[in-house]
Amino acid sequence: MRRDIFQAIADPTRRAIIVLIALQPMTPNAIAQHFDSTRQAVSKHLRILTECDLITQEQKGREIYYSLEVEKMKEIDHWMEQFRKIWESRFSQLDHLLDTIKKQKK
Amino acid sequence: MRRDIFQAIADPTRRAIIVLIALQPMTPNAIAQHFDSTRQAVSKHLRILTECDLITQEQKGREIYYSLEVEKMKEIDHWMEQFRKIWESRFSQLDHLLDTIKKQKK
DNA sequence: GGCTTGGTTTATTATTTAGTTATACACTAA
DNA sequence: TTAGTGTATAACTAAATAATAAACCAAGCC
Repeated sequence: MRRDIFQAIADPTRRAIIVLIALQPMTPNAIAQHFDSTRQAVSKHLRILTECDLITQEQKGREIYYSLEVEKMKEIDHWMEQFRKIWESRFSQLDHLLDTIKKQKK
Repeated sequence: MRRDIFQAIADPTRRAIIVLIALQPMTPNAIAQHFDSTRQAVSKHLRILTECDLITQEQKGREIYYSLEVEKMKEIDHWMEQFRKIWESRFSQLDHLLDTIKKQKK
């Protein structure tokens, strides 16, 4: 069973859950009410997100509050870094080109 | 058949292909030789990547060179933006806290 | 034309995935 | 203790995936 962060965010429902609990922790019930999803389905998604350490849970009485482990999202950001470098360098190349054109006009 | 960019990068082989052709365009055969993968398997992955506009192809003789549409990767980056905001704001809150502590020491 | 090579497509298979229903567990209040 | 509420788990189903083998298409070369 593959269980990595990229797999986790592949599902649109899970992405929505992530966004939902990014700012304030929520209970499974509250999350389920936000979609047309059953509590069980949400519960399963939360399990998957937990398994790759993307979310943490805190029990308060009989309710469980899930919250996003926002630091973990940096792993995706880190993978993106290499592409960011590419488009930034291309941009600066374009920048340089425009500069050259400007100078030729003078 | 769901076909979005998050689904596309969920597969580790596809992520490897993306990285591989990010800097220089490559033929399916060349890509397949980089992994222990058959040409057919690679061809399928390239199809999926093409379908969500992540890569483009250019025919040269009987060879097809695939290259990454790096601009498209910005869509992921854009989704990440909201989380980046969160961790940056948390960092500045921490910053502020450290500042306060420093002032108290004076 | 016929052969080889680079690439894609089709059919098939095994595995994973997402969801549902039903069952079980845990905490709280009466 | 019993009832009720919030969650999790188990069993099952339908659909999606990823991979393979075999067939197919097109470009270049003899």
